[in-house]
Amino acid sequence: MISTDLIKGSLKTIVLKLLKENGRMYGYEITRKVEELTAGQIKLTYGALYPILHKLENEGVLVTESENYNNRIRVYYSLTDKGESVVAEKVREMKEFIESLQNIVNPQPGLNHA
Amino acid sequence: MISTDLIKGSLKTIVLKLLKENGRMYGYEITRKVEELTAGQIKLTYGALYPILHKLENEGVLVTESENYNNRIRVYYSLTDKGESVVAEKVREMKEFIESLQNIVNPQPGLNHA
DNA sequence: TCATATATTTAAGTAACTTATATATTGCAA
DNA sequence: TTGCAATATATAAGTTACTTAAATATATGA
Repeated sequence: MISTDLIKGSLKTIVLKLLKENGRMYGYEITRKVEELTAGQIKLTYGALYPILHKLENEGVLVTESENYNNRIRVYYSLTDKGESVVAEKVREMKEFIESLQNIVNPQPGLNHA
Repeated sequence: MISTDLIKGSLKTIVLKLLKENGRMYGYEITRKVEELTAGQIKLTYGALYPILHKLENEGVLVTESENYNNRIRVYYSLTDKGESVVAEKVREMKEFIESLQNIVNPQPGLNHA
């Protein structure tokens, strides 16, 4: 498992990117998808996920549709137009972040920045 | 610039990895090296850096040597034996983290995990 | 009958940061 | 010679994105 400190700041971006890739999803589905994609390395707790979803809905980034499945409520979330542009920006930022981290953990010895 | 939320949890690992690569360094030097390696994307503020260094010293991960240069105090930090193994573990974790993030932002459509 | 999986919600607590402030020297430009 | 930028370290106060924990409810297989 990866320490929660490391993962913390990236949860919102992860949720948004999954919604972009998969269209509408419900909360429980999102947690399982994250585990699947990261081979169990990243786990989204419900205490983190649902507040994130509610906040993004309040901000107009997501919209919900509640449906009934097997007598259980499912709240499906999907991106608004605003959400689409928010995702694009967040993903761009994350790619820059990944690149920066790679420059740290895999420094190129030949490349002298002096 | 990358949002501070994203960067937050990785600062300690970044500091430790730089010390591993460069041997002993002083605080101010570390902040500049991070900016250089990340093309200005990641900035280590002093309010973050010095508490991190002090804490790592208290934990026996780092040791200090204070020297005088141009009438300014420089506190050089370097890894202890314990520090070396801490870095190894932290870097391993960060590589897993990067890999997980890449699986999110660059999903492989052909690869079906169902 | 009981544990596990499914499904959502929210309150309370933690800690890694940011922001701001303090202090002091060197060196360059106007 | 005045004043700003760069160099160098330190720490107190505040923020916030999380974690942990507790609550609620149904379906399903052993």
